[in-house]
Amino acid sequence: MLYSRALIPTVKEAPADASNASHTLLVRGGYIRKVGAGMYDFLPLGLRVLRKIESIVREEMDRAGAQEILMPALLPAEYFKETGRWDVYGDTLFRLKDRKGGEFHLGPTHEEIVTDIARREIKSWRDMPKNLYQIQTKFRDEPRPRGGLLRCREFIMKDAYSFDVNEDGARASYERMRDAYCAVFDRMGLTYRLVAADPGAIGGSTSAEFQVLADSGEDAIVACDNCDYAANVEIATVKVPAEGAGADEPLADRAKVHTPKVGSIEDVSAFLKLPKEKFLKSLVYVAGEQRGAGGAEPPGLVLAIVRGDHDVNEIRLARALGVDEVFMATDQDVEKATSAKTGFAGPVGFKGKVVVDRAASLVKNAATGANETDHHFTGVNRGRDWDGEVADIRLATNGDPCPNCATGKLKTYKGIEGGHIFILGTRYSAQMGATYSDEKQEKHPIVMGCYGIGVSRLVATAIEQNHDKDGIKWPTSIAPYHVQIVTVGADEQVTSTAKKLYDDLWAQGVEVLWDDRDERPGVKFKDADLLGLPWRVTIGAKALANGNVEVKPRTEADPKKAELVPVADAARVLAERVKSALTHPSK
RNA sequence: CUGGGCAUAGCUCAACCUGGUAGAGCACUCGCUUCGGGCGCGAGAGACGAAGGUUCGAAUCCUUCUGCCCAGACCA
Repeated sequence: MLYSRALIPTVKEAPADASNASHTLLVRGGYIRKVGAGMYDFLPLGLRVLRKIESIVREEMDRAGAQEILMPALLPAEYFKETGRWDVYGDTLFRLKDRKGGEFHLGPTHEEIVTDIARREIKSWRDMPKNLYQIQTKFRDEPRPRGGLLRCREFIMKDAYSFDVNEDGARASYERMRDAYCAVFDRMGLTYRLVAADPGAIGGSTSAEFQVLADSGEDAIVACDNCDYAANVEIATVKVPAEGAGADEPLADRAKVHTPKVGSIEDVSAFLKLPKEKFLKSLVYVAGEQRGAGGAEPPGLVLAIVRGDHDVNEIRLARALGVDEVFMATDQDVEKATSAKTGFAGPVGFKGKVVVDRAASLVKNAATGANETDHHFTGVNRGRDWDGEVADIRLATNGDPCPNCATGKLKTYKGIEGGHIFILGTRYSAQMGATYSDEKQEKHPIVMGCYGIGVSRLVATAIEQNHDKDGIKWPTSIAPYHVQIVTVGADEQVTSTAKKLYDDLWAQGVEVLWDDRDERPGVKFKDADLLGLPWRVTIGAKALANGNVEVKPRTEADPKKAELVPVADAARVLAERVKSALTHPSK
């Protein structure tokens, strides 16, 4: 492609609404443009990246024995009504009516629709296993779209669905998809962790997320530094401590301390000169469904206690309480429940349910809020001064012992969810009557699995992991082009050398963008760094005088450092490097 | 949806508080000049989100609407 003929509208300034690297660089590099909140144009370069990712996904899905289909994005309401998700999905569903008043929606995911295919077309145990996938535009009216392509209302997803006769078969399908996903993420050159996850609203028994590691990620995960244990902190298990440190410490007397205007654990810890582990962090939660004003009963307030250096795992807290969800109480509720300003809650004398984490339950002579503004207690002991239901309700954190192996410690990472795989079981098939006949003509619901990859999200994710201050550093496998030729000046020899290299490279299957614009060299170099193609070839009179061109990988940080390659070898050398990078993606 | 904020040229911003008819940089057009890291000079074209109100007069004050951003619940 000739740059002068291409639409690559690069801009110098970061867009005002961009808050992360991938968003900024995609817009600055002319890859995407915003159309509305969570809706983007893919300009030519952006589409090329998207297509590259799609074909990697397609190849690995096909290799794993899945077959591609395409279901409509516009769907009649009846299917979601059949499983109840018409109501459950709430405002996230884009709903619309046709001219006759019939109810429709845009597909956020396609379990119901594919299950409908299955119940019509899969009748016998002989018909399975099957795996169907599609790469399609999905619509979700996200509460808050953000991060450019990271969270959109319209996005491209690969969703696959497996159909098996029993749990064992479903597990085999699940594992085949897991391996295919690993291949996809490996080929994209991404650093990721496969982590145990919460199946959440999709449902099912087993699920795992492919978390691409990135500091800008919104998901917290923990991984063992010794074994392969890794999990989203939401569900990470915590090794139960046998006893708290200083168990033989004599019980101190409880004392009330005046702690003016120091509400946070950090502040009080510094004020009282006590380590954070000696604190009982006390948080007021509202248990259960609270939304929808005018509920018959006031929501129940619960005090959750964790050690001062720990955080509450809200999913575990909800499970311990036997409710679907918990919410942080509002400041007003906290003040009502504790008769103190926020920051001074504590279990001593708290009127209401108290749930205490196992680690916190072992702290002796603890410090905690006194339920009185500007006051804390010290020397607080469970059993003597207060009590509560003991449960595992804290988040796993950096340095915790691994729950899976003897010696490992957990490390925390931030990640972006790039893929999620589930064993669904019979949740959809049973509800929708997708059954098959076994050898004895007995009917059973089909056992399903579902598997998603956020294709358009991965475009942004790859950048989050591969960029510097000057621009993108594409992994070769998903770069819009492999090589950018930058011609400096336009004398006849420069141009003819570039033309020949350009043709030779394309002839060898190397995708080339030739910056043939009548621009100053500085402009071209800046744009090349911004666009982030893996190799740059500079052709200018200087090196050409000695029969050379300059080759520089985008990963080389030093702008002046380039390798001199004889003109005659350039095409071959570059073709070899591109092929090698495609076969062995580096991380 | 809850809580904050924003909306002025293609982009990034100023003028608004204290009403008097809009200014810069980048980008764009033309000319000159220059050519190895977003050169330099000159000339030009180009904008107050929408509706209503107050006023002699509104980008500026008020109301409503729309859109967008940030923090939260959600998720590929």
